[in-house]
Amino acid sequence: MALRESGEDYLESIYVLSERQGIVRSIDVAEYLGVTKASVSKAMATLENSGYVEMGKRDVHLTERGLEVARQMWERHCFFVRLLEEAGVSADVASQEGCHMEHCLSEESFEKLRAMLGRDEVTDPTPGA
Amino acid sequence: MALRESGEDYLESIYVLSERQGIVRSIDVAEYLGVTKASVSKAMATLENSGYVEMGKRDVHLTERGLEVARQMWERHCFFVRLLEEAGVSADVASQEGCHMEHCLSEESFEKLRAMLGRDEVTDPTPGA
DNA sequence: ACGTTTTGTGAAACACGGCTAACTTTTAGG
DNA sequence: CCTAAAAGTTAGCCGTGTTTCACAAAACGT
Repeated sequence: MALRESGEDYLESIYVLSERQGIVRSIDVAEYLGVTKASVSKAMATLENSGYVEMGKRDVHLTERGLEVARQMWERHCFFVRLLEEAGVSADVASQEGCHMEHCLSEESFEKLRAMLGRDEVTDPTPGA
Repeated sequence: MALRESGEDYLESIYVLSERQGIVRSIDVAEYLGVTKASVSKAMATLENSGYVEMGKRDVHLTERGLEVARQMWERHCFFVRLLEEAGVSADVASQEGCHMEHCLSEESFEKLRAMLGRDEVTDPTPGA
């Protein structure tokens, strides 16, 4: 199955949390995304079926394939947030709205846009959201 | 009820088609958006309830309120398409992907982004998509 | 004016992604 | 240990937005 927007969000949050914490549990993802643990449970099941994550006894981690997507999403997130912030949008609004923009473009288009606009640095997920 | 992404798409397409054709029927919207006429029928019912469109015997047209949204969406559409095309994305991909980007930002953020990046001209809906 | 084709609508179903509630399993404190 | 809290799962529901299929209503050609 193709990855949907929400799936990409889950992968991205697992990536961010694993950079921050090392081990990521479902409950962490739920808190990070502001959804219930039941929703995470469902999502993880389908993401595991599609080969994007693996669920250990008490943790979730990205597969190679999932990591690739997650990093890409994070890259885009940073790009759009940075762009919006430079335009004068407040940090939290930029983060919120960037979250949606990051799903709109194909890999190819995104690279072209970034090449034109610059701003390539990726923020370290470790500190703030 | 608040307008969803799909509602905005319907309004925008009614706007574009009415600029091109004058009179817009459900079937035109269906073809333009690539959905079934049943979908349009349903969508029009809820958009009419919310005061965005009015349905005549054999046409649909935007209310004042609907027109405002539609124009705004079209403006954004043009902005993002233009941006992507300048970045080297092909016209049809740009149009496709711009269709999604146009729903991501608040009015405020969009204006800031446009102020920073320029490219304010709005394309006349009359010719191509 | 009639029948055919086009257009619009209604009902039922599905996918998706969320929720709550109830349950099970794990973890961890005393 | 053993129990209480935390974490995870399962089942069932809801809203949104599609679809298909059957049908109704208009429009149109001859």
